[in-house]
Amino acid sequence: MARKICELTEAEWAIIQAVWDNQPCAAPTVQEALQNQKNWTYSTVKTMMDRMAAKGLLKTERIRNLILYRSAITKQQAQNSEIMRAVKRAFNGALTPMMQFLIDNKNLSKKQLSELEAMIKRKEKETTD
Amino acid sequence: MARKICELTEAEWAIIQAVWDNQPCAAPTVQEALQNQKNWTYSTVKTMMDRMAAKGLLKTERIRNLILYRSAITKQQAQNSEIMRAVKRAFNGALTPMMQFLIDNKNLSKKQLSELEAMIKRKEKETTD
DNA sequence: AAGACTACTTTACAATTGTAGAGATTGCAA
DNA sequence: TTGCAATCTCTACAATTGTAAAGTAGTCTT
Repeated sequence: MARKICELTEAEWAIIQAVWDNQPCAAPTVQEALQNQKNWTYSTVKTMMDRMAAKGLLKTERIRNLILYRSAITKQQAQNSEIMRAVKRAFNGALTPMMQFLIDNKNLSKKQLSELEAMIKRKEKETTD
Repeated sequence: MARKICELTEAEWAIIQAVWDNQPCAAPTVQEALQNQKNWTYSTVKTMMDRMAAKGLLKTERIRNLILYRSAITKQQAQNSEIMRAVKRAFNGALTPMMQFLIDNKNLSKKQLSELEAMIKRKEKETTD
């Protein structure tokens, strides 16, 4: 898993999610896809997409006068970066304390807790170290 | 627990941590405390602290010609906001999928996993719902 | 009382982010 | 072939963020 790091802004998250859902896609498609969440004009969306392409977050391919965009990063990569950023800033980079915080403070229901327990057990089996 | 939301930037995190560790404290103290991590001049630190005070992240008290700062938010609040922001952006606001991601992808060691398991068990006991 | 320290205030500037208008281009329909 | 519709390009502008220099003021020392 290539660990390309990317810090997406709020707006970039919205855009890239629409791209993941529609790729390859043109800017107007993305704008329409976001119409209910965000009230962005075509110009706004297009400007952001081009900036994201310049940053290497999106890839472009030109077909005649149409530009198709695809994400240059996977959702997993983006999710991972987002988590790592939080853990780095707020928990000094340590995962376990963050998870402890989640368990202790987020009022998880009994059901959620037992689901987590199951996930951990499953993971424990396949972990060698 | 009052859920004041706050989005701290990278730089703000550094500052507020130093404030938590030293409060009430003056700007020069914070600058010195950060000297090894960040190479910020007094001006830089002071500017940021004043902006943070303007935003309500820090509180100030003037004693003669000295200004003392304290954090206006607890570490818990800040940590919570940071997590919520990540979960909102990257996991559509759902905690469990985020925790699943952590368990599945972050290569936790057997030791870490069993610690988590223990935490969950403890929590399960005190959870009624 | 003058100089040295210390801390504060004011001002600035470049990069990034959010937001978008206005004009140019291209391809299709009549 | 002419105009409309779709899409793109260029330009802009305000707010926020990171960074700091320069100047001011109060205090302590001698």
